[in-house]
Amino acid sequence: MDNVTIKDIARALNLSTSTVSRALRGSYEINPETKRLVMEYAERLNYRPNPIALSLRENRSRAIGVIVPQIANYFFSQAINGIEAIAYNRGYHVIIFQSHESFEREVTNVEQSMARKVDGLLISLSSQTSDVSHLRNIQQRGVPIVMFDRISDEIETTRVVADNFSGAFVATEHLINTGRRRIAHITTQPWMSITQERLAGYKAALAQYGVPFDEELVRYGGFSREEVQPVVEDLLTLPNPPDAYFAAGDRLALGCLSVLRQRHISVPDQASLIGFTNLNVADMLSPALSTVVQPAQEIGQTAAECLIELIERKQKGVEFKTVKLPTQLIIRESTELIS
Amino acid sequence: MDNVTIKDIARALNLSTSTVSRALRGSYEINPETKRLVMEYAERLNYRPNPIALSLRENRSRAIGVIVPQIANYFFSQAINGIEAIAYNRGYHVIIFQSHESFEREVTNVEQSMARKVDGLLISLSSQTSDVSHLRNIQQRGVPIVMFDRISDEIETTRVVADNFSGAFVATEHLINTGRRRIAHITTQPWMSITQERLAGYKAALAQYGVPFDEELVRYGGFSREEVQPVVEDLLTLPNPPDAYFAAGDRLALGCLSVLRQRHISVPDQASLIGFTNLNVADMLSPALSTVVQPAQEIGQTAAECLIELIERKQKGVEFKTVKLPTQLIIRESTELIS
DNA sequence: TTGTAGGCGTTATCAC
DNA sequence: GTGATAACGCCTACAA
Repeated sequence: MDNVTIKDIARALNLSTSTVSRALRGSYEINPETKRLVMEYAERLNYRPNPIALSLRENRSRAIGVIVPQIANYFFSQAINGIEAIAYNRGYHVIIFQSHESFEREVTNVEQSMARKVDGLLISLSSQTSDVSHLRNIQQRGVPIVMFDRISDEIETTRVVADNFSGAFVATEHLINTGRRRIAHITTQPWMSITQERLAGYKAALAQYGVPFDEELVRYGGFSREEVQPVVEDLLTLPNPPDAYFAAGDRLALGCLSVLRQRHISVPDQASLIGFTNLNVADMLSPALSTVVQPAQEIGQTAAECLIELIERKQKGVEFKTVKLPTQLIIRESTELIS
Repeated sequence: MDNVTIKDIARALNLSTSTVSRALRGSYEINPETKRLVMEYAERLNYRPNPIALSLRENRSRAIGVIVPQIANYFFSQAINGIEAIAYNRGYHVIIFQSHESFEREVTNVEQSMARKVDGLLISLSSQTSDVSHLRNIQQRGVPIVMFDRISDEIETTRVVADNFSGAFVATEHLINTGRRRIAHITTQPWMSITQERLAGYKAALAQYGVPFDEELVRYGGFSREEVQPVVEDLLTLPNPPDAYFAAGDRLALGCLSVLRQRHISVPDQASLIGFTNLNVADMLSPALSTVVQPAQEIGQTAAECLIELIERKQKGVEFKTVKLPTQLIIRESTELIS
């Protein structure tokens, strides 16, 4: 019924498989009449070359591995959306792995993707990853890697990120310009690239406007709202508590907002709040939270483009680059989540 | 460096590839000493069987295709999360396709997944799909299909869904029990399975409690908040406007809430609102919106389990089933999104 | 212009 | 207990 092969066509048309193969690929050295015959027959039988046979022969899978901490996360699912769009246009398929924020799982994922013989790897590091020898390893074996969002500079690859520095700078600048001086920064694990870049932007803005940097206003931690609660509460007990909060993530921002409301601190009248959000705020919370929006989908697209570029030019010498995509600061006047 | 094959091992150990193959697979008819030798050497060289060669030989890809309307949607990304978990445990990888709510894209996706020779297909129909001949087609070619969430009964397969009827019934029942009588139902396209099941639950609850059904209170439409706005506004102009809203989706619920707030209609004091939400409410909006929560991840897991079951028992006769997973009604007292 | 043969990595079958 | 061979589907030197 299905599963037509070149052999079937050859047999039916009394040709050799090589002739059929060549005809199908439009080789010039073939009789136009034969070519037509083959093409028509193939069309009629709905012939599709077997990608697995091709993979075996060409020693490539036309698949790219994607390792993310979590699929069920708005930033990453949007990024994957972008990756999928590019990959399928270029004839690659996308194999998804989740590290679940665990270093061990990430290492396993890398191994699995190698076992699957992916042509290249897109990865956003787990929050527990600081050692990247598992990546260096496969890179040495000739597998191209592109890191996105959560990157490492301990390995030379193409990197695609949001412009975290500028995003943090602009957000902090806005807070300062609206009169805030005690700006808390609630952020992620200190060893993560995104943490460092955002902290740098935050510090740079403070410095530029002559606002003193206070170590106590910077808090590192996990993602969940539960973990944020005590942090914010502790900040509120400071002799000189914050008059603004800059949260390095959507869940951090929501957790922060939650505590402030519990304490009847009105936002943004008594304290400002800006989130560095992975959330599609326009869709979910747009009229509410002031945010620095990351171009999740574009990051995915760009990363996929870069990776495919690397895959297809593997021989011709590679130059790695770091792409920074702009973020967007959106300031909301309202304190309501839905206005 | 890498890409060790059976041949390499055979050559190094002065054995034939067949012996190595057998040793590796732990065949009984092999000299224990030889076996040990091979195993050790393979271990040392970090030998991994080439899955592509295996696929070619066994005529299976150990991949399952997953077609969803959108990855960047909380319900589907959670479902994929569940699918991934099961699939990788069972040694399958997951190839993702998006239909973008387009029938044509969906048909293309099905074709692509066939060309990729997936061993089975998991699909949630696009909102534009009513004809399912593309699925019947591949099913006849022996490819197992499991439909989840958005299903069709025009084709005989295993189906995995939330118990939409009960969810809608319980939600409507709650609204009635709290004194509501004019309960609007804002829902999705009328031909979709989820729409019909939820409508049925809604009607059943009305009937059971003797509340008259009013056709005018049921509104079908698109997903976006922009599309909801005019619908709710129109409902408000009715001579006898709703005192409760039951929205068949997270974005529908948020859009609805948004309009009500604009009109200064307090929720739930002046009007109740329950959403049939795909959103992980516990994570994002939990203290806020009353919802019927769908077990997205479980749906994905169950669907994947059923599919793999079908794949691996393909020969031994199949019996299709429909799995309904329970939903959970969560009632929030507060009108605030974040309390 | 077309056909033959060999190989990609693996395993099953049949010899020895 | 081990080895040679063929086959999965495709492509491409090389031959004719």
